[in-house]
Amino acid sequence: MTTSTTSRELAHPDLSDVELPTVLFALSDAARLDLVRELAAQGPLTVAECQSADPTVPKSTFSHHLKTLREAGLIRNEPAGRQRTVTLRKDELDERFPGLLDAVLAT
Amino acid sequence: MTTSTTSRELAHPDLSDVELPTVLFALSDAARLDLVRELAAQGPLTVAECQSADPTVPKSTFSHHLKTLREAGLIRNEPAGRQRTVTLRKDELDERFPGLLDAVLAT
DNA sequence: GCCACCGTTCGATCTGTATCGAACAGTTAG
DNA sequence: CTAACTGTTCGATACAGATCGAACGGTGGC
Repeated sequence: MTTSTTSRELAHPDLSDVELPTVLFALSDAARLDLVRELAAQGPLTVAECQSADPTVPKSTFSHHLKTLREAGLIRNEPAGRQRTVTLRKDELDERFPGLLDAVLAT
Repeated sequence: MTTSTTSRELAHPDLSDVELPTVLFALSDAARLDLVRELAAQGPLTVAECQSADPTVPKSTFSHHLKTLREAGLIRNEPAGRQRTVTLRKDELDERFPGLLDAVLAT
């Protein structure tokens, strides 16, 4: 049973290392912006739940968007059994970029 | 003297027609973001004055960035004699995207 | 152990954007 | 009118990102 499950942990940048243009670029895509809005409204979701918003987009495309958002420090993507949980890093973002997320979500 | 000087007026979108992703994309480039910051701090500038911030970048490249910002509704670019005046559309932006510009400039 | 399930990664293609030199157009000076 | 000046537009090249199918890898049910 090897407790070192080497679970599929993905890399999440420290927000102090994330530059503003990177964040803005990640949010400059309609699909990604919609996802961030949904996460802000619905709280943590599994990847499948996120994707159910627009079932027409292929999994690989969706996964690519998740990667972009994750590498920009916007979301956390963590293993949860057979699935994965996606979380908006709201508190950290508010500290690093005060008012930005609220302004984006308000529109 | 033909008062109809047909001066080189460029097209400026109405901000109600500008989508948030378009604005975020325009701001997601370091060179453009720097320019917006400078306009916010220094007020209206001529193109030459804007460009003096980084004289190494060719005029055509700089003009391309101006076009991107203009088409995203972020700046106004108007003829001023032999030169051109560049202005940040701050008030209009604040109305269309409340808090966004301030949050971006604050970082 | 085996198989179905969930999601990422890989590889290929396609589109879009950045970049820069050169050409062009309007404006003012002389 | 001509020449110098300011800045945009054009055209070519190069690179980055979007998209999707297929392959891969861990996990849980049976």
